[in-house]
Amino acid sequence: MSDEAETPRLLLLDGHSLAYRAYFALPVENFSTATGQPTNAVFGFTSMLINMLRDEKPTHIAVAFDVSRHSFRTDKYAEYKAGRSETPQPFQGQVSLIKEVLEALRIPVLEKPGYEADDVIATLATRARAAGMEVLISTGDRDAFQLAGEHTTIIYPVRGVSEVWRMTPDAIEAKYFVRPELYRAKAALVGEASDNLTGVPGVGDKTAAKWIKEYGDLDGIIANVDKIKGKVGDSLRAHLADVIRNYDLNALICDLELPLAPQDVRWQGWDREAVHQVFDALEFRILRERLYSYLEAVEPEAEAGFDLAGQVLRSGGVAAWLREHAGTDAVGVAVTGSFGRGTGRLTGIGVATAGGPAAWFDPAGLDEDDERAVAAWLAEPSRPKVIHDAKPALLAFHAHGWQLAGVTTDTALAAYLAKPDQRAYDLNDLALRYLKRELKVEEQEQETQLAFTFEGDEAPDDTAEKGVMLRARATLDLAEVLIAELSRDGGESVQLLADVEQPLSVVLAEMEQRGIAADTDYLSELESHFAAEVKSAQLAAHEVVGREFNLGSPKQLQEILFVERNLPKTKKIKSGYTTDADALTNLFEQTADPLLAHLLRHRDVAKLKSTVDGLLKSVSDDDRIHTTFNQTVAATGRLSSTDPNLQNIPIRTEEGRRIRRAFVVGPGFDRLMTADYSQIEMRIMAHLSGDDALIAAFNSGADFHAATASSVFHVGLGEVTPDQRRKIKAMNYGLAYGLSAFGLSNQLSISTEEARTLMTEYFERFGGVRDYLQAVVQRAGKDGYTATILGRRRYLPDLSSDNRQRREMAERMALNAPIQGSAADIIKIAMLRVDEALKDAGLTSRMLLQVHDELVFEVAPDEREPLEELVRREMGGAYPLSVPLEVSIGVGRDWNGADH
DNA sequence: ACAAGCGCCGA
DNA sequence: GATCGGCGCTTGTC
Repeated sequence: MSDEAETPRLLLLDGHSLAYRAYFALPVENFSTATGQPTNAVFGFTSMLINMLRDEKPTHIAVAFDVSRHSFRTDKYAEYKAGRSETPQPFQGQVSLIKEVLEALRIPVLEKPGYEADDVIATLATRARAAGMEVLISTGDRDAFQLAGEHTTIIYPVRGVSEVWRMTPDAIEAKYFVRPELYRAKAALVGEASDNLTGVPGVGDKTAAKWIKEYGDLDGIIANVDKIKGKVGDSLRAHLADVIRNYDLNALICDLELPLAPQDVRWQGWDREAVHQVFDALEFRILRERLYSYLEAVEPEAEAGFDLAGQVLRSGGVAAWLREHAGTDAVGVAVTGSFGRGTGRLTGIGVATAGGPAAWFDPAGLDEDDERAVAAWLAEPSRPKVIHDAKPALLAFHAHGWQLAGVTTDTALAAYLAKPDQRAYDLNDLALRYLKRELKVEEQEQETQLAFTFEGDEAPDDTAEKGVMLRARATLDLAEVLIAELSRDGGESVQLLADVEQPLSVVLAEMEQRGIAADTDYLSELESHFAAEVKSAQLAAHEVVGREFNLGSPKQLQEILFVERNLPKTKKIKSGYTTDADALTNLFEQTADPLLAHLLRHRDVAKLKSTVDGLLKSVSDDDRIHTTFNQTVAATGRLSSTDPNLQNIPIRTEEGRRIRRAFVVGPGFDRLMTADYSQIEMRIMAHLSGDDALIAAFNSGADFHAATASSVFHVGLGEVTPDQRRKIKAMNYGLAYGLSAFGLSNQLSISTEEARTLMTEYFERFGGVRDYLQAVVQRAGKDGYTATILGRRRYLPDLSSDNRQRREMAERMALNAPIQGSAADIIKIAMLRVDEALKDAGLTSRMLLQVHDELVFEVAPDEREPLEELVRREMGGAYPLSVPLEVSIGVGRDWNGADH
């Protein structure tokens, strides 16, 4: 690294002071997470911190915090800093978030009970100066100006979170007319309103400075107090006691005992992983980018590069390379191209071995021999391959006519199981995190981290090929580290990877390739129908209001509803008051304003229209819709579906169901079949809790919600009223979500009181459930994670957060994750079993979609009965629970008709 | 062009 | 102040 002899620079920050500045500089309503946690102070503080790191380039850094409002100064003078308004509610809790940010950045935090942050800073600054360090102090507290000196500068925030003044002794003198050594005397005379220290009335900076100049210092002024003439002289004499008190209180303590010396706080760099997590949780996207771009520039964390002997292969060279290098040791594979909609196109393939040799080739320009060799190698299960995110590659290989087998590790899936909360598993990030290497191909050879040697006729002049080889190699190394990481739980995670996730990706690729047939003519008809409905609702709404406006704009809607029409205010949101369907329905019940009915109708049909539009746009040339199943997005283990999302096709309303009719059986097939698990989550709850009454409710074979309702209300099964069933159904569903009395009352439109009673009665009957739920949270708090029946983990560090909102959120996740996750485990096993059984049975019928607890099949002619039998068997037997796994099946010409 | 906020569809 | 997702639309910023 550069310039070892550089003078060490220590940056000291007053955490509380800067956070408080930030809090008032940024509107709290613009900064909060999805959970409602305010983050304006955290954001502002972090932003200021990044700026200072960038502008001041400290080698050492620490942040001091006040422990409480209480200090030796309040002991001396009870009114010190009194009269400050109560700390605003949204500010509370943000300090602990700031400390999390600092921890992730590996910046030490210092506190000293009985003293203020400024005292800690003064002490460290003094010692740092003695050790010959440059010192930078950032605080919004002007008392610190007394510390400024030739090698000590105060970074003082003046406006917002981006403008600061660098207060050198000269700058202080220019502004306050005294040198830093005499700043205390000046402050004592003038007073400090923010500390509730009154000074001499009528005396400002100029008068104070004049006196100080004349008499030397405060002692000189006191000695000559009688000589000072005029009104201000009288005023000084009358308030001399205050001045002396101020002078006493505004002295900073420079000799505290502290656990760390300035030399101990050398900044060792940041914890990339932790920064990622903290910023993710805080939903700081821009700030993360800023931080990354700065930090990566100054401190490349990457250690060494890859020892790689790369070679760009021409047609005719691939077969030989594979013969020589791709044997029984795993080979890393990376591909480039475009992927999606159930297919893909390859533009390049990189392969790399652990020993160093790597190669790149263009799959398009291979001669016959090479083509055959690649096909044979890819398809051979005994030739191990390691690949990052195999599914898109699989689709592209298939499109090229190649099969892929022998994938021993898919590093994207492995990383997902290791840390399922990440949402994205970029190979670059993973390489940095797990391998401490950067996947960058430098232009200048001597600077490069890669030791590329080229054996081919010509060295590649483009970096693209190198990059692909590098990815292949990184994947190989990453696999080793990730498998080691996953193995630490005794093998459960590795098994989940090898037996479930990896085989499933192959099944999913097949499903994506198949797609589901769409009736495009019908979709177009639907589109015009909904378009007409949207139009008429819009016209009606404009009519009522008396002018045109945009119904799709919540902003305009608020103006019309709550200002123009003066309707009752609804629930508050960031931008005012909500106009969501719940609120509009409520308003309509209260006011019967016809506009509301038109708005609701418009919302309904506009949503349906946009769904149809989206589907139409995603129909491929084969008249089928090929979704993409994402296997690494949902933290609980579920799949998700995109482009288009086929897991949220309307079903609840008759009008919505019409869209389902557009999904039809394709040519050569006879019917669509749906098979879904009934109440799988409640069954898992019964199994995991072992609650006898709940298990009995399932085993009774009766309608589950009615059976539980009959228990709770102590009435016969036949006497359960629809309302009782409805309430218990909501309760049953709510349980798995980390239900609260408030949430339940909201859901059922009953009072919180009534909801609480309902919960009590429920748990009287199903005590095992309550015990289980409590135990889950407790266990998760102890272990730091929850686990599903297959050992799929979800880490919940927030369970021990001292921030209530975050802690409670984590508790609900802890309740839900084992249940939702175990359901995901079970249907994944079922999919593998069904797929296998279909092949074994030689059936032509095939699996098309998964919708969390439902599978959709295309039934070949004459296979309805055997398929139904097979699906019932394989789904029902996917995993042994203490209650039966019930499967219900429907068959029809389209997805709506296949309902049951 | 991109991101954020709102709202809403499914399990 | 219910869990997990994806996405369209509007609006504001780059």
